[in-house]
Amino acid sequence: MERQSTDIRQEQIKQAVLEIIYTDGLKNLSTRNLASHIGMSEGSIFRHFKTKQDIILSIITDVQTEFIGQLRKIATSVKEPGLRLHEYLCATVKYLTVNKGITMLLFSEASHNNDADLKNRLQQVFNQQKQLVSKIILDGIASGTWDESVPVENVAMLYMGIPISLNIELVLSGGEFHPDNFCNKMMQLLLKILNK
Amino acid sequence: MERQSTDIRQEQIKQAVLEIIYTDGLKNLSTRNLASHIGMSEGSIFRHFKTKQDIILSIITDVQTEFIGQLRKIATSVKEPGLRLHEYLCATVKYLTVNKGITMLLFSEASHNNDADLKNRLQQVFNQQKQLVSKIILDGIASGTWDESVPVENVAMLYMGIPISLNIELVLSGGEFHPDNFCNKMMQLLLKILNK
DNA sequence: TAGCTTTGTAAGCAAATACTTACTTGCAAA
DNA sequence: TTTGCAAGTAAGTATTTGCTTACAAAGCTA
Repeated sequence: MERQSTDIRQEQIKQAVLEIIYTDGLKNLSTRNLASHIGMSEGSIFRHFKTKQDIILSIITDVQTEFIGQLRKIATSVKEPGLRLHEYLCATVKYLTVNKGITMLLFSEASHNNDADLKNRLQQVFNQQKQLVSKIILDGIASGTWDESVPVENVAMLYMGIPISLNIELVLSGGEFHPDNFCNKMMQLLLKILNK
Repeated sequence: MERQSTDIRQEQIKQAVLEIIYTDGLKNLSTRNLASHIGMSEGSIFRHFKTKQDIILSIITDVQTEFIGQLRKIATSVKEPGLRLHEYLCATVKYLTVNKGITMLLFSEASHNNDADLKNRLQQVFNQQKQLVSKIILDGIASGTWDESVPVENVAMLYMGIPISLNIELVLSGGEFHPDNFCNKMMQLLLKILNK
């Protein structure tokens, strides 16, 4: 195989990891299978990543910077809370439908080897999302549009269930799905809770 | 080790599987580790279960008969829908907090080896729960207490997110939690959506 | 008690695993 | 052109995996 920089190879490897997880399952994510999937030798993988675990951690870091970063932008924008929540929800749904393998990777790996480091990272991803939702809701209450007696923490938890159960349906049924429609319908339900 | 009937041994083995998954993670669920955890020889395990996979499938069958069976009873009772939904939600929350390892096992295993049989079984468990919730909601609409313009399918999906995100929080934070309080708060939110 | 089935086990199997080693090749700076 | 490092690889390593085999003993039935 022709030479490439470590940067490029790392991207290829991470991409292949997600593909394998989604198509073949985590069990088939061996360094052997990973190498042959890319078309390089197994030794080469360890040239660009110290351990297999490091690949996973690097992917999670990507999720935190790219996905959570995008959500943060939306949550902290100056638009009115209703619009922000809608954008936030749709962005999440879209991300999960495009990157189907990621949630599966996160939860499976975390519960798989009971690794403290991984668990912490996953907890971060989960809590960051929840806190950003809470921020939008609190802004909506402060601006007087939403019901101030609503239990913000619980609504945030209820919200978190949406992307997760969506993801499970995607993994299980592995199929056709219309993000926009789904996102709008869910938004209506949330508004029913939030409105005065 | 003293002789025991296959029935007793099967129960012991399944129990040990759940313990190991929760404390050590799925990665450490080897037949070797499983045997030593119980205190029997590895060969003995294969005396009582044909394969390791069969143990998992047997556990899922238990979930379907015990847990789903209990939910079905609640959903099809003659009590008024509001009471049924509350009971249903609390029963789910309680089951998940008591059997912390089970959801983890289901999703991890399903996404882990991408096994069609397992995936189907898991999909069944998921859909059965959803359908029973839908039934309660439809009953409430039919009896005139709840808003008939509410999208039942979407509310059911929103509902399903509750136990799942609860479970994730339990696994991640691994800790203290008050089921009753949580269940009541969530019920209030659901009612806000369902009421006219 | 004799015969047959069930349960138990130690030892071993082939296959798969993550990772290493020893060596080759490409490329860029001096 | 030479020198040195980065990238590539085939062929290993030791360990772990799910499962089998061959045999011993326990218990039920006649």
